[in-house]
Amino acid sequence: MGKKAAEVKLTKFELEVMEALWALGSASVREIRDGLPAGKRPAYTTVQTIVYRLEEKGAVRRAKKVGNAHVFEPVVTRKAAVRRLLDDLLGLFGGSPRTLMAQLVETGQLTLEDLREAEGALERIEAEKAGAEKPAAAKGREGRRE
Amino acid sequence: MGKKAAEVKLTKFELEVMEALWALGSASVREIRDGLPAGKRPAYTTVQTIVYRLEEKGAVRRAKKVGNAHVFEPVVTRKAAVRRLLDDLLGLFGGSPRTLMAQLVETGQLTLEDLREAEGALERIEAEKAGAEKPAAAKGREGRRE
DNA sequence: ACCTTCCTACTACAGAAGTAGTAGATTCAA
DNA sequence: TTGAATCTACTACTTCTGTAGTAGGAAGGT
Repeated sequence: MGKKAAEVKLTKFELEVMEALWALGSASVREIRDGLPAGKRPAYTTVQTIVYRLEEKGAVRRAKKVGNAHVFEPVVTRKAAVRRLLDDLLGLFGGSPRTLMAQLVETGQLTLEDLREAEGALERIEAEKAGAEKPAAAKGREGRRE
Repeated sequence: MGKKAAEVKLTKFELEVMEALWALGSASVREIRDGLPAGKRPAYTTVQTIVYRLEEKGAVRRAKKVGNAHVFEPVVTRKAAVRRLLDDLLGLFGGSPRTLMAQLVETGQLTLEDLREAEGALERIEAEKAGAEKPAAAKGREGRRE
């Protein structure tokens, strides 16, 4: 049975299958398989097995049936999955998002431009948020989600 | 046999054992076990097994012997391990460090302060690097250059 | 030398993950 | 109505992880 979407833990290959499904919106096992990057396309039944496991985990569901084939659709969003991955990683080496960034910075994987860009994005987001709440407010400290 | 340090892939628990070892510098199986966070201390032999596997992977090596016990020391640095983890994560969902950050920003896991701090750190690092190359250069503690 | 304690080297085993084969049900074109 | 093509629902096998037990060797106190 499916757990709360947030608790779904995807493995490497399950992630790949999900990528294909996210890209397609909804698809049959065969379509998913064809959607996998050429080169890593396991046997049809292998993909099928993964899809079934994903179903058990509650990451996908059977949406409808076309011909004699089931059409699956994602239940978990890509964003939620990536977030989960990130959280796991952070928990793995007792890190916070900050220490993670620090790491990226230290190893030269982030440039000054990247940071400034992100900064700009964040400022935009906050401005938007604030604007949506109180068009002419000064410093509202409220967290509105979704 | 051990592969090049960079190729060593650590599992969750192996990471924990490494954390303990990194913290201790070098240690025997027992010391490593005692170094694990209270609460998650498996049986002595379990830790031993993990250490052996780490040895096979080339992540640790036997440094010397004290009494009848082997003293292990890390071969892979924490930094390299974290980096490896990060790279795997990124490869997993076809992301770049930037998209990763974007993700963190989007989900509100990074504040403006975090970003500015990282920016400062990066500037410092670059200044230092430049300074090392050209010892005579004056290193002002400010800089807003490209 | 003897016994207790601690280690090492193995071996074992269950559950997850990756990979795929098989049997039988369905479809669909002819 | 049939036969080929395609699916589904199982089952199976391997490798990796986490977890631990056991037998026998080495240290050290007395």
